Amino acid sequence: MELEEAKAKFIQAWGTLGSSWGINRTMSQIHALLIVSVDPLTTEEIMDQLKISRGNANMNVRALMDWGLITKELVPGERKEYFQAGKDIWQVARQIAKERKRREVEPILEVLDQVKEVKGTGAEVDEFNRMMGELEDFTGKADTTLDKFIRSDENWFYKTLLTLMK
Amino acid sequence: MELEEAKAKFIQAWGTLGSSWGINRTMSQIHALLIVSVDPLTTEEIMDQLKISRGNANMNVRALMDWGLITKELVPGERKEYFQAGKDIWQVARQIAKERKRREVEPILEVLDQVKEVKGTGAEVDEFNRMMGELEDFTGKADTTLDKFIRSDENWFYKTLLTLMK
DNA sequence: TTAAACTTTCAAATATTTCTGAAAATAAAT
DNA sequence: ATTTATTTTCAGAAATATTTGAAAGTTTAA
Repeated sequence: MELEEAKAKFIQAWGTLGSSWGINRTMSQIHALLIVSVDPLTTEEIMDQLKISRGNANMNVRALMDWGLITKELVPGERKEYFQAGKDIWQVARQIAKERKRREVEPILEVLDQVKEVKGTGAEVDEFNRMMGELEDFTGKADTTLDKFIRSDENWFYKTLLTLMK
Repeated sequence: MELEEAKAKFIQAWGTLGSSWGINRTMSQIHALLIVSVDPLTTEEIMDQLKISRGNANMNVRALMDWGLITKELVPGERKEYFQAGKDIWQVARQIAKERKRREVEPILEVLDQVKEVKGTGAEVDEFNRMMGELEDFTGKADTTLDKFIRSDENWFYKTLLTLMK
């Protein structure tokens, strides 16, 4: 397979994966494009390569910066802004875990906390409280594990995986 | 908080969580509704409680059955179908992990396999191959870990978490 | 200054996803 | 066989999400 074909295939697949995880397609594609680019790219180059408008490129590049997945590189003597993706895949995974935890796990923990201990008696109430308790327990454990992963270095995680897989 | 208010809050929160993970809101809400219902519900009851149409209810109940998250219960002497959610939260998590692995992790592994070993030389090609290699390594590890989790019993996972959290 | 290069914004257009409701299909009872 | 109960389907409607592109904003250079 030729390089250009392989790149296109990867960008396309990454975009699809992103959208099935609630991340918009273009954002994932820009990320993929920057991951496979040796040098940083300008907004113009991103627009050209992905055939998208300036507004779209700008908006998604900013979203990627918010997620901490790409950085703005200032090339001396150049006015244009260049963008570069973090290339360490473990760091990328940790960064994504961090953002999703903050945006999604934490809100559900808050709700579970709020609905805990419903007034009244009866099977319905008992069942509800038991279920919410289990869910909070589970979600809390997931949260703690994510924290550990987010703080970990690659080596720690690798060792842990070896343990898990033994 | 009253039971009905708490249920509504949970159903709403679960729906929102679902949609940020690429699962449609109604599907998540039906799942939540069945999780907090002591007894199985009919399509009619689901429609009433969530204020949704028959078509919508039917389609999402089937999707939940495809995911293995709810089952059809046949009540003797009744013609209507009743639906019930699995109440063991670890089992629910394992089932979701299983489906998402099949639908999302496996396709990306296939693509990574396809784009591996691009022809040609130069920094671009080397960088691309290195990056795809890292990604495949990472994704493969995630895949293996998911497998382990899917096959695990609650007790195994609980013990592992304790180890991770020590 | 003024002009040129570049970035950001946002209202409207487009695309995608989800939902409705009535009709068709199926299954059970009479 | 006919009626009644229930489920499924699916075309069109509605709701959401994404994208465009042109205008406004900003920064740097001359």
